[in-house]
Amino acid sequence: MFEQDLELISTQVRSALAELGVPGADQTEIKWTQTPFAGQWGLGTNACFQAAAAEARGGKKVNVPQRAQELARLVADRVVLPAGFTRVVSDKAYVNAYFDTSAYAGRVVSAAIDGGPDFGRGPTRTERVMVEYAQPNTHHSFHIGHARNAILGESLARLFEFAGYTTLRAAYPGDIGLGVITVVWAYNKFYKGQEPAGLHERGQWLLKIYAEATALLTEKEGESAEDKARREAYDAERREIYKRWDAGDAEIRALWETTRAWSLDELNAILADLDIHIDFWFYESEEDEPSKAVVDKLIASGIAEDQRPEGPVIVKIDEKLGLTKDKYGVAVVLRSDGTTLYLTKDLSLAQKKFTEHHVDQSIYVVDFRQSLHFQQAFKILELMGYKQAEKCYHLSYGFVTLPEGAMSARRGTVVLYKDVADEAVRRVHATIAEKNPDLPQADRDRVAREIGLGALCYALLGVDNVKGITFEWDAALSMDGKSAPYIQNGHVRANSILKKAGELPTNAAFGDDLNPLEVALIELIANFPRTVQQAAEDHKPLLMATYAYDLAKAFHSFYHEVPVNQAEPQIRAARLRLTAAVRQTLANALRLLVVKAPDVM
RNA sequence: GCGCCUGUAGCUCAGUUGGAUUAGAGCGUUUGCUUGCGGAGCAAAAGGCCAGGGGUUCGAAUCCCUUCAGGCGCACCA
Repeated sequence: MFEQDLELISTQVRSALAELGVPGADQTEIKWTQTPFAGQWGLGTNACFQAAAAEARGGKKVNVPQRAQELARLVADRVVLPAGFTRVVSDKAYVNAYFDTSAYAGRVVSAAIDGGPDFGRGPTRTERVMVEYAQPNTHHSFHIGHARNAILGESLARLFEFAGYTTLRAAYPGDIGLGVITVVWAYNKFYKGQEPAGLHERGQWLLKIYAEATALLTEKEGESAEDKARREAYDAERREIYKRWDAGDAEIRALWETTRAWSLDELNAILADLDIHIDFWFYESEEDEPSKAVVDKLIASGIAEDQRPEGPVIVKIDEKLGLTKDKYGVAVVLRSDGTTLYLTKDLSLAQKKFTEHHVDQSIYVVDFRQSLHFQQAFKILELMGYKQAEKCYHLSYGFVTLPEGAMSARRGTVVLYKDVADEAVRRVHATIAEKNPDLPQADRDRVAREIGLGALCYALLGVDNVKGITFEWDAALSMDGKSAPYIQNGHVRANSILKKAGELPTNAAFGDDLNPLEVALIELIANFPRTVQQAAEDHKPLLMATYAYDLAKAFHSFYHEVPVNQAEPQIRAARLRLTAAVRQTLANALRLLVVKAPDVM
């Protein structure tokens, strides 16, 4: 908001320091940070620390902190302020420039109100960003770990979109592979023709079949000869099914298609439930054929070495990059029998993203165990000459575990997303019945969903993505303290005040004697656009989650301490506008967290 | 063995990219606050050798080295 004026002051600080004989002062970069609140607020710089340190390094005998303080005083005396600033003073070794409080407050609040749903939106950029998330395997069911992936990806996509980038959302289900075939085999053998009623029931049934099948195919301790023979026979059948699938056998393909559709239907329903709308669906099964062409290309260009039939097709990444140390290792891009691998398909999919979808920046939301895989993939793309490779980013995250250990589809110990979502809604219904029995029945279902799912999403985004989450029901569905309902409640309260007030004044002057809590709110609102940019650039929805909480917390304090509707007319008008600005900013922040902002709860 | 990630209050986690007397929240514990705009709330108290040790710097939870503890990867799984 003050970039140009600040540059003016920066120039003055530089020349003042130079005049005072600080070596290299005219080159110094002056960084401004917000001053801690002291009745008034503004921006400050610690440049004098650097200046004093530079003097010390230059051989001058000085006590750095003392000298810095002295310099700050001298610099502050020499700065002539542009309009909009009221005073410049030194505080310890800082040089602080303070704003015209009321003018600044009015400006910030109006920006939020006038901007509406677009308040905080960044300038339009030409860069196209694709975020790939939602890559669950089909023939399983969507569990709480998949939910973390989907929410993280969706929040990041919304952040990029709002930050000003053209944003494309991509899903990439794993619809083929041994795990999938295992289910097709077991379904065909034991359950053929059966089909549970209900979308989620069908999806979840496949998970049960998978767990059963895996048990049948896994060697047990002290297994009898008879058991062993049966197990091996089953395994042979499974391999046979895979071969038939590969050969395009119509019967097997039909079975696969049917069961696959059950999974994808459930996935679609869940994504819709979370208000996630994917632009491009890629499937592993569809990358199989095209990916073979990538291998040919790699061999032809000398990047890959073909060791067939004795060995696979490999890329010696370190060697090709000219590295002496072992860093990326050797990647296998095609099996010796000519079949493709996960990496093969990811290479061709990346190529498709670059060439067909003109993606400049490609983000992969995948758990942290795949780090090496993506490093290898990105380096091979670089070797292939794709300059977009350097803008490929693996957003790695820790997975969701249970207090008793890792979730396992094989053992059937998974917490399903659907169960958690249902429980969340159930708990909110109970809370509404207790705390707000007057809420019209017609609103209850909607509100319960918005609060319940919000709580869940916030719990998944409120922890840094590099860290794992131990799933616990009460923590994940918390409605107190640092949680979505707390933030939503702030929104509801702001809304309630505004509703009671009637029409919103079109403008209002803020006095100079603002309450500290008002100042805190204005400061936070002013920071929102910057936070959007940073959260996108750092790939960290957590920053937005923290921001939304901080704003809600400040508003709750304000609400208790500072009367709005009961205040004198002029002050009332200003506070109403401040409240409206808070409501808008909370709504915008929540939207970026894939959480709804209800008007009542 | 090599590489990556993590270690902050009893528990779960933040910490604005090296800065502002005293490192912050939530939960839990203790104590207040509803004739007041919605108490899913507010105010306050207690609780810390920022895993240990070295270093760089005017200044370190943050950067470097090292030790310890946990997790995860490392050529034909996805």
